[in-house]
This record gives sequence, C-alpha cells and structure tokens, in this order.
Amino acid sequence: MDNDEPRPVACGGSPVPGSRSGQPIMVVFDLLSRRWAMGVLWNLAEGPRTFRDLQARCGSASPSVLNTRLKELRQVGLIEKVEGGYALTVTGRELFDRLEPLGDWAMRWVPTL
Amino acid sequence: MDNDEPRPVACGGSPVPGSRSGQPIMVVFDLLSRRWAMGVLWNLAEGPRTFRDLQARCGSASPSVLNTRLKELRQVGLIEKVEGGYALTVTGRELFDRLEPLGDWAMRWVPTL
DNA sequence: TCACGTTGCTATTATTACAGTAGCACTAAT
DNA sequence: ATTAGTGCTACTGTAATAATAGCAACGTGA
Repeated sequence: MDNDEPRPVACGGSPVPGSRSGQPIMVVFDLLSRRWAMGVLWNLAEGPRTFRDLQARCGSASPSVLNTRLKELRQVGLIEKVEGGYALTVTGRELFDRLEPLGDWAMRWVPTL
Repeated sequence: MDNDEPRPVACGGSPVPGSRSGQPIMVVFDLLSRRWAMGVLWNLAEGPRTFRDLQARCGSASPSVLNTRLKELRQVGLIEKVEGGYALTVTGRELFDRLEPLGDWAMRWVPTL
C-alpha cells in the first residue's frame, strides 16, 4: 500500500533554541520539503489545473504521491478543489508570493552549476 | 551504509511545458526539498555554526543525513567550511534572503492551523 | 602525560517516503 | 457502444531518512 493518509505537519514541541523564535518556520519547511509540495504550488499559480495536468508538469510524479500531497495541502488550506481541478486558496497565494522570488534567482543561479 | 554520496541535483532534461521557462526553479525545489536543506540554510543565517550545533538546531537530525546535506550544499556552493564550522557563502546568503520572507509569514500562518 | 570533554564525522539497522506501473470507476462526447 | 479523458487506488521495489552507537582527532587542564 501507499500510505496516502497525509501525515500531520510537525507542530508543538519545544522551541528551537536560538533561531529567531524558532518554531513556525520549521513547520513550514517540514511541509514544503515533501516531494512536489512546492512544485504543486508553483504550477497552480497561473490558475486551476487538473490532476493529470499537474502530474505532467511535476515530472510525471506518481499519482499516489501527488494525491497525498494534494490532500496534505488541502488539509492545511493552501489549495482547494474547484471545478476544473485544483487551485490555490487565498492563503496559498500568499505563500506563493513569497516563493516566487526564488524563480528569478533560480534562473540566474542554476546555469552556473 | 548510509549512502552519503550526495546525489546530483536534477538538471537537464526537457523543459516543463508551460510553467514559466520551466526548469531552473524545479532544480532549486529539488535541492531544497531534501530533508533539513532549508533548515540548515536558515540556521546558518546568523553566522557560522558547528556540526553539532546545527544538529541540535535541526530537531536532532541524524548525523548521517545532516552530513549528506552539508556535502550537497557545499557541492553546489551554497555553504562552505570555515573555522568554527559551516557558513553560508555569498550565493548561499542570496538564497537565504529569498527564503527569509517565509519566516514572517510562517509566524502569522502556523498559529492558525 | 593522561584522563576528559568537544567536534566531526562513519557504520548499521529499521522505518518510511517515494517512484513506477497497472488499472478501475466515472463522465461526456461520438 | 466505443472511445477518450479524468481522478484516482493498489501494488511492488528502491531510495531516503530516523535512531542509535561509536570512533579518531583535537584541545585543556591537572
């Protein structure tokens, strides 16, 4: 089986000593570091997309993983189902806005690798 | 064994149809979505840190994973070894600067979960 | 000089996430 | 009635990570 129950986002626990106030950013990092999480947000930025469309854009991510990710992202309210597939919520777009600057930077940096 | 040879960052291949010019951001997402990659960058932002210090700040990440991540991040020139541990490179700081806005957003969003 | 702590790791096993592939139930059009 | 598209689920194998133990090198102080 392909455990597609979305596991909870890390929360609670003791504050990371030192780093700012510590916690919240780590919760976000935990969520975003799951495979294709950021890719999904990125690809939804231009508008709603169907499951299979997303799949194609995400390097042919396997449907089980993609589905798990979609469930997780819906559960935390970053994306939602709409007619015609999936779309960013208002909150999701807020997050995307903070992800977007990475795009320009990536275009300058990646070629130097 | 704990395969600690850093695997290559996804590169080359055909452009993702549609999404911007497609590729580079996905390479960055691939790199950043490895466990603790963003956490390491975040924790190095305030200055150099030792291996064990990083380990403690990254939720007690296992040394094998942390070491793998450090190798990978060094290989792509985002961090470097300095006296007293590891530190961001100039490029690494550029990336961090684009990650930082997530911190403020996280502090507002995470409590709503 | 010899314990003693600290640092940067390596090694090992067990668990979990993910990739890859096949295929099913549903809808709508032909 | 067949066909094509969609949103998935199921299954198997592989790769990544967690968890833990421990070692070699260095510095400090007694």
